[in-house]
Amino acid sequence: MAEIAQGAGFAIGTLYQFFHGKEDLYVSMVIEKLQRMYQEIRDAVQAREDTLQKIEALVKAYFLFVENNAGFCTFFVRSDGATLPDVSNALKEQLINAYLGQIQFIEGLVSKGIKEGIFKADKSRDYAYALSWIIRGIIYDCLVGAHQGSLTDKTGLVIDIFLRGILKEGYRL
Amino acid sequence: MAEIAQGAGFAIGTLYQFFHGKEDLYVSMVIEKLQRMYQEIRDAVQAREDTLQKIEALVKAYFLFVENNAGFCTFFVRSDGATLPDVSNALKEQLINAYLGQIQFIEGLVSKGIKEGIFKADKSRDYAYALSWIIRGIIYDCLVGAHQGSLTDKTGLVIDIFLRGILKEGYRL
Amino acid sequence: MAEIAQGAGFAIGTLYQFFHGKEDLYVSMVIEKLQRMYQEIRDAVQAREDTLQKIEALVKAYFLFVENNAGFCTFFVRSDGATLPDVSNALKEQLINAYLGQIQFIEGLVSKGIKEGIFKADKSRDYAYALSWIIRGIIYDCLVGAHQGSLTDKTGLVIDIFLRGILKEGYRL
Amino acid sequence: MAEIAQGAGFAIGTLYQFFHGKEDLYVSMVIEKLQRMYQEIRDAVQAREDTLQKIEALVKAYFLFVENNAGFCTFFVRSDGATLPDVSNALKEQLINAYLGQIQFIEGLVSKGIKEGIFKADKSRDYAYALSWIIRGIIYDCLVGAHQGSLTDKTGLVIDIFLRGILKEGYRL
DNA sequence: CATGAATGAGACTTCATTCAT
DNA sequence: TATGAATGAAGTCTCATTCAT
Repeated sequence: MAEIAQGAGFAIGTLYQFFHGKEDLYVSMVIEKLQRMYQEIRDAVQAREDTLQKIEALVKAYFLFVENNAGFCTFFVRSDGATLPDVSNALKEQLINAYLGQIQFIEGLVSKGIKEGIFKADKSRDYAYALSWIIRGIIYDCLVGAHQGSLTDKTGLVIDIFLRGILKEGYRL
Repeated sequence: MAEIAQGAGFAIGTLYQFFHGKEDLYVSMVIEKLQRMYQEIRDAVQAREDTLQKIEALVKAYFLFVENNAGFCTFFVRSDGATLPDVSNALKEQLINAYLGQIQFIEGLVSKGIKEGIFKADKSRDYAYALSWIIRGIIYDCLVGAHQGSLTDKTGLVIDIFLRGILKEGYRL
Repeated sequence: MAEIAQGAGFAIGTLYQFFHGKEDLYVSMVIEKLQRMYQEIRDAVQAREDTLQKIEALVKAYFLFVENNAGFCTFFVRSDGATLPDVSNALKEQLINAYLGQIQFIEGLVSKGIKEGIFKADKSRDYAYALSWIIRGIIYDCLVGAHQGSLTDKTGLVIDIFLRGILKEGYRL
Repeated sequence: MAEIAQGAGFAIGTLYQFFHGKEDLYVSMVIEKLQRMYQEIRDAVQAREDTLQKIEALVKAYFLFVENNAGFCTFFVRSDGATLPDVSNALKEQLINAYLGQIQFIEGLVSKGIKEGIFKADKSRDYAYALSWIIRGIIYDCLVGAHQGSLTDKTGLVIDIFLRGILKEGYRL
């Protein structure tokens, strides 16, 4: 807390006028940042009309946010809200709910694609998860240094895998 | 440390004869567990001949390990080796190297599939990553409670997405 | 201080215009209250003519004040002016001086009784103290819950013990 | 706590191996000291046979303990177990129970005197309280400096007032 | 080698007080 | 004069680590 106060240019006591304690400070910052992230992503998606372009915008917006907030994301990715010994269940629940809201948003895109005859007809929710997994996986690996190259350059790869898998054209299981 | 010592039936001082400190203890345990995990997975894969069956065995072995080691995995997934304020770069490097070894192992499977004409001909390493992302994503979501259902039941889903994507048969981008 | 200011309807800063600090505030309040108590007691005593009735009035006035100011008295009895880590010697001295003034006042009553041939002829000051001890003792025990019943009901007991002790009539030491 | 640790020649951490916290330390010390005081007083009383001598021994033992433990008593008398903002109710209850035990012990002496025809026949409990009040009153006043002279010199005064009151021999109310 | 009492730096938090507005 | 946001010293407690036995 002392370090944070100094970094923010406040006295310790002042910090406690804004936040009730360490956990409150942490929770507030994470929630605020996540909401901004989810909002930016939704805005980027809604700026597009075409379903495939929406999906591309989604991936790009994710990557953009991470690149613009590398510090926060690195920290968050490495702690997953669990750095505090006992992050309040309130935060855990809020994080999961915000995440599920995002999944639902992605599912909307997938459903749209299904209606348009672009995507396979079932499992829209599982597909939404799948896209999230791939996006978060590549983000994670880049942030921890297990994967080289810029995130935004990987947009095509993510979309390609998500849409077409790795099976060779025409090959049947 | 006191708690760990008691749990292990040692005196605190004795713990410090085996490990140089808390970090050393943590690193040793994580490394040991991870190596066991990777080994179990490789063993499961090597017990199969067919490429697609090898991949299925890989996914299943991952899920099995997680289900059999839920405590460790939940902890690890939530801390990503970063719970200690300053996890030694040594650990980070070891974790990443072990992970990269696993990626390489998966890449071997993909390359085999490519040679056999099953998979698309390029980007074997990226495809290896992709499988890792999907597997880890679903594990993560199940462990934190953002995804319902048993992991092993999801094997088919993971493989389907990895192999064929979500694009409708015959649809062209 | 913040709580006090709010309770008083002032801003914190305003409190510091009236009092130099927490101790000054505390001292002022205690002194003011004690002076009122002593004044009420003297008034009650002076309203009587007869010596024994004056003493009865003294005891009753003490008890009445305590019952009417239970909050303050409970607090004061439990802290004895020592709650502040370093109550200024000024306060201690003022408290003791006010107390000694009260003892002197009671001594006046005792002396009056001696002159009237009611009380034993010497030790008027010690007897004054004794009455104070008995009164304060019962007040203390009632306030902390070690003695049951209403204070005013104990007036007779206090006076009886003070005047006649517990020795059986006619018994000689 | 730092000051206490230093005074005791321990490190702060060591203090926390003996006591769970500040309150535990405080409670333990007070209880321990009080029990010793009560024990010393009972021992002194039981060493006598004669009722009046028992009472004299009681008063003297009180005074002796206070003189031998002036530091503790001064502190305790000024805080009455209330120095800690929220002394656990457990302590308050223990203190009151120990005190009531002492009152009961004194009541035993008074009852003995009543049976022997020395004391007035009723109110044994109230008389026990009265003796306690007088003893504690004089102790208090001496400790805070409102009464001069050595405590042990006051034994006769206390007993005289307790037994015979201040009413002149032969005078009737 | 094993032990575990002792250590003390450092973390979080409170709250009486100040001072620019 | 009144305000109240800002201050930071001081307090309590934790826990990884050491070292004499």
